[in-house]
This record gives sequence, structure tokens and C-alpha cells, in this order.
Amino acid sequence: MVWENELNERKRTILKSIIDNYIESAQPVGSRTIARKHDLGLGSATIRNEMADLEELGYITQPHTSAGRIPSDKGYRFYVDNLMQVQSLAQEEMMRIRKAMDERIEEINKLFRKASHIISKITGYTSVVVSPQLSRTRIKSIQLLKIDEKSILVVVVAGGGIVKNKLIHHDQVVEEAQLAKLTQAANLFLADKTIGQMTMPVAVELQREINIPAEVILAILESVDECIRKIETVDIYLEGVTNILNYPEFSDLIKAREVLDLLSEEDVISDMVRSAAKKHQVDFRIGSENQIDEMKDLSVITTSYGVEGKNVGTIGVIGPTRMTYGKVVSSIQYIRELLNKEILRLFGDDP
Amino acid sequence: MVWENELNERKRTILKSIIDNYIESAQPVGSRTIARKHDLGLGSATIRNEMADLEELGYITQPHTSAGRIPSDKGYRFYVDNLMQVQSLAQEEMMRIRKAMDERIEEINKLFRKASHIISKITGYTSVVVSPQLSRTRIKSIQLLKIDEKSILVVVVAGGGIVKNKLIHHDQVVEEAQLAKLTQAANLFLADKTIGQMTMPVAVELQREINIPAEVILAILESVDECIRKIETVDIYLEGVTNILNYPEFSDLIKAREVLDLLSEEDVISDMVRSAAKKHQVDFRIGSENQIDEMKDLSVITTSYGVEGKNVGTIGVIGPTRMTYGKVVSSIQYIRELLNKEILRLFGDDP
DNA sequence: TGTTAGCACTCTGCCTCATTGAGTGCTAAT
DNA sequence: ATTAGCACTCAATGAGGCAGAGTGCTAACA
Repeated sequence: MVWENELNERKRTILKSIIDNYIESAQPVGSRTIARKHDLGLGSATIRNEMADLEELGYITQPHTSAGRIPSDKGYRFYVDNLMQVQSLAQEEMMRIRKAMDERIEEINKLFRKASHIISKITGYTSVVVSPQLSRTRIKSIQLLKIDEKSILVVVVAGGGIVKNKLIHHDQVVEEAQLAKLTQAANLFLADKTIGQMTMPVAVELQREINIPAEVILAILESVDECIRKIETVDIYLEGVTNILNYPEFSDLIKAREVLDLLSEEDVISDMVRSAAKKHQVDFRIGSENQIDEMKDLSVITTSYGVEGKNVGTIGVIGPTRMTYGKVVSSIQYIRELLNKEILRLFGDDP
Repeated sequence: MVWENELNERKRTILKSIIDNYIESAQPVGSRTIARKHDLGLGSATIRNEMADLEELGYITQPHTSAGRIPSDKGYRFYVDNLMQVQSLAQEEMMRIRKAMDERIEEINKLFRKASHIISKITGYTSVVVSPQLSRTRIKSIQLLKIDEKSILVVVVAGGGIVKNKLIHHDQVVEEAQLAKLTQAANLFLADKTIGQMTMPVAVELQREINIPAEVILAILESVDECIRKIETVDIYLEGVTNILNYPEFSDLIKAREVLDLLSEEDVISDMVRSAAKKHQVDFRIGSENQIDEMKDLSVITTSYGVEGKNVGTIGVIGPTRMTYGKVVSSIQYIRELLNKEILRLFGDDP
């Protein structure tokens, strides 16, 4: 799509200057600014000519005749692919992040929230952390507990200290010993097939064997399934939504509202962030590259974290297309590493 | 504070007209408008004089010399206390609400979220539902489960189908039978005192009796306590935050941002909504009556729901001081009733 | 042939000024 | 006690003019 050699060295330098400048100032940048600031030994008129070319090729546009140029989505795309320098974090910032992440957090959801919070603080944009999707195979055990005469608690334990439960009520008599047997049966089954497959016929057989009413067994199975579904559901930790109000591109209230509304829909976010990123890579989705129309002025930067390919979640930053890409990339990478370390600590060498 | 008889009948009528008008139009209202719209058989000049009085008494203010009047917080206060008519919901709206609440929801948190959502939809403001705070006395039972050689799952069950759990890791050997004994002991204790009191000395005694290492016992106790804390923690369901952007009083981006930031802090919200409302009453906090400075342009309307005085939570609506108080009151009351019914269904006659 | 100085032109942003309209307060008449 | 009338105030609106930033084009230059 983008013809790699379409741009010679000089055009690239100029394009980079324009974008760097625009990212910083949010103002259309003109030929004189470039000529003065980064002295390339060129006069403004020359740069004007080059800019005319860049515009024709679609990398930059003019808001109106007598204004400077601003990058187009295509321009940003070329920038992140070829021109951008990853701007490493200041020592002081790294300290700050490490310090914040260092206090041992024992609950995984708090860890994610914290990570998300830090990202939004450090970048100044909106951040998303999506928890890893745990797969069905990682269920460790199932427990059934008699709470009182009429209720049974179903507990499903997965790797990484994740536990979900559901309380069910019934009006049959069920003995503790019977439950224990059923628990055993369920766990045996689990080693083998998925619980979802353990339906009617199996239930009937169990009923004969253990003598628990079929409807109770079914209710239990349903609850187990629900717990598993809950375990498989990813959580979304969104932080710093109001940050976008800081940027002039959203000083229009209508637009701002549109974006804020968008960000309050969880499914949109999870779509948004569904990263195409390969391991250890950072993925960019710039402006109109997002499917959703309301996002044409937003960019999303994502990367995935997690151990050993399985069990991966996503970190993302959402901001205006005019984003400090270089800075965000390094932030996101740094936090990914810290997050990986913490997860390894929490999940351990858990199968 | 407000001298009930400070205002004669005519002044009241005029004040009510001003406020009704202002709530609708968001424009300062002048004497002629009043004279024309609600014909009280009075000329505009008369009304002008009355308005001058009302201003002197502090019920209304002038944004600038030649503008109409707008209500002050004191004015609104008098309005909600003495003048406001509760504007009952349209048949069609009641239908809509009932329909939305009618689909049986089995999980209590989903119920709250839904209720909150409906409130914000129907009123057009931001809504909060705070879950009931369950008290320590309502803990039903404690369960300890051996998950594997190195981990124990602590489960605490409270009334109303609420269950919290925590997984702990250790590197001692603990037998299932020992755990069972400990479970028994803990539950006995629970009937009596609160778990929080079961500390070191008791732990030592138990250790001798059951022969579980003291540190494991302590870890378990700590987890139990944490679960109880979690049960006691209220959840906050906030919906429609971006609605405030619809109102002209927040068309200033700085202000809007301030408010949005405020609304994203959970503890502020829970403070905000901590209702002084007596049972079946609706409580208003208008503008500067809120302690927080950033809220001087916001009003909060709250009421409490829940069964039989115990187990109460709060419903609240947050909006500009220029709020459609009459409408909000009836919405909030209607939804409270539906919510109460649902809760009764879910919690049943649960002790 | 590539580069650049110079110039005419364009467009936005901002300032000022006048006008309009809504509303008030006061006074005098009813 | 009420109100018509009038002078006055102030915000909002829009027109006109100016300054500044930037462009495109042309012609001259190395």
C-alpha cells in the first residue's frame, strides 16, 4: 500500500519534522518553521515545494489554503512504521513506575487496575488493560459445599488463584456424603472432557449411582458451567477516560461527548483493543484504520503481555491521532515487562 | 434557617414561576415573562418589585444588571421544601421502566447495574446505586477447603447469596481432617463473637488442639477477615456520567472536566450519596450544601431502598442544581419500589 | 537542473465599534 | 398598592478592518 520508496531521504526528514512538530504543538506547521527549527540547509521555498509533493502523495493535508500542514492518517502510518524514534523513558519516570508497581499486590485484579492507572498517568491518555482469557483447560478443581438444608455452594478453582462460585437453592434433601461423591465424579470428568459435555445422560447415570435428584444435579452442572464462563470472561480495566478532554482536538463538546460515550461501552473497548500484535510487538491502529466511525480522530496502541504465549492479555493506550507515539511505545513496553514479572510471581509455574 | 413565613403567598407563586421557568429554559427569567406566561393578574412592574424583594432575601440572583433572575441555592432549597410539585411519571415511562426491570435477573449486582442504568436513562442525569452494606452479624458460615498440597481456599458465606473467597498458599502439610475441625471451630466462634476477635491467643490454643501450624491458622484468619471486609464493602454502580455534558451549565470544558474527574472517584461518590434520608423519604443536597467545592453547581437527590430498615442501600441522582426535581423524585421513588420488590424476591425471607 | 528570494494572494484570528434587545429600577400617576 | 412609562445597563451579535502566518508561483541564480 505505502510505496516504501515513494519518499526520498529529504522528503522523509521533512515529513518527520512536520509530524514531530505537529505532535508537540497541535498547530499546522509551515515551511518556515521547519526551515528554521531543524536546519537542513534548505530554504523555506524548497521545503514548500517538497511539502506540495507530500501533500499530493497524501501524507499531509492543509486545513485551509493559507495554513500550514498537518499529517494525514497515511502520514502517521508512515511515521510509526519508518520514521519514529522510540523515546525512552526518563530515569525519573522509570523510578516512579517501578515504585508504584513494586508494592506487592496479591490480587490479580488490583494488579491490572494499578497497571492501567499507571499507564494513563504516565502517558496522559486513556489506558486499557484487558485481562488474559483463561482457557477451559486450566480449570483445576470443582468443589461442592452444603451450606444449609436448602443450598449448595458450587466453587470452581482455576490456575492463578482465580476462584468463582455460585450458590444454588433447591428443596430436596441432599446429604453431605452424596455431595462428596458427586464432587469426586465431577473432578474425574474434568480431567477428561469439558464439563459442558456432561449433560442429561450422564446426569441420569450419576443420579442412579449417588442418588441425588436429577434436577439438583442439573442445577449444579449449570452453575459449574456458569462459573467456568465467568472465569473465561475477560475483564477490562479502563483508566483516565477524561484525559482526552485535555487535548484541543476534543475541545468541541459534541465530539468529546461522542468519544466519552464510546469509551463507556465495554464491548467497543474490547473490540478496539483486540490486538493484532505479535508477541513482543506493538500494534498501532491510526484514525480511520479503526473500523468505528467515531474513532476517526483516535489512535489505539496495543501490545500483549502474558507468559509463554498462552494466557495473553492486552495493554492498550487510546488517544488522539496526534499522539506522542514514541513515548507511548516505550511506556507500554516498560510496563509490559513489569506486568509480566508480577504475573509470573503470582501465577508462578502454575500449569 | 429559612424563615417559613418570610414569603407571602404571592412571593411564593412568583418564586415558583421563576424556578419552574429557569429549570426548563436555563435562561435567566425576567419580570415580563412571568407576567405573560402565568397570568396572575399582575403587571410586570409589580413583579419586578417582588423580585427585588426576593433578591434581597437571597432566593434569587442576577447574573448581571440587565439580566433576568436565576434561583440561588437558597431558592432551590425553598422550592424543594415548599413549592415543588412532584411530577408523576407518564404512563408510557412507567411501562418502559417496568418492562426493563421485569426480566428476572438472578444476580444481584446485575440488578443494581440495571436499576442504575434505567434511572440515568429516564432522568437524563447521572445515577448512582449503592449496594446495601451487609453487617458482620449476617455472616452465615465459613468453609475451608484443601485445594492442593500447598493451598487452602477460604470461603465466607453471607445472607442473600453473597459469597466471597480467598485462596492462600503455604508450605506446611495440612490434612483434610484438620481443616474440617478448624472449620467447625471457626463456625462455632462465629455464632458468638466476631471473627476479628479471634487472634493470637485463640490461634495458639487451636494449634495445640488441632495441630495445624500457627502461621497457617493466622493466614486463614486473615483471609476470613478480608472476605468479611469484602462482604461489608459496598459496591457503587454509576451510570450516565457523560449526561452532564448535555447541560449548558457545563459547556465550559474546564468545568466539565472537573466534574467528570470528580465522578470517577469512587470514594467521593460514596460520600456524596451517603444519604441522610429517612425511610421512604427523599433527600436533597443542593449546590453548596455539598461539602465539596467542585460540586457547588451540582445537586444530589437520594433515597434509600431495602427491606425492613436493615440492609439498606442508596439510590441517587446527580445533576446540575437546575434539575427537574419534580420528575426526578417520582422516578427515583418508582424505581425504589420495583427494586425493593426484586430484592425481596432474591433475598427472600432470608434472616 | 535544483534551489531560493521575492511577491501577490488567501485565509484566520482578533480587535473595535455600533446596534439590538432584553431586562431593570425609579418615578409619577392611578 | 399597583402600574405605565422612561432612562439606563449590559450581553450578544455582526460588520469592518487589520495583522500575521502561510502558500504558490515566477524569475533569477549557482
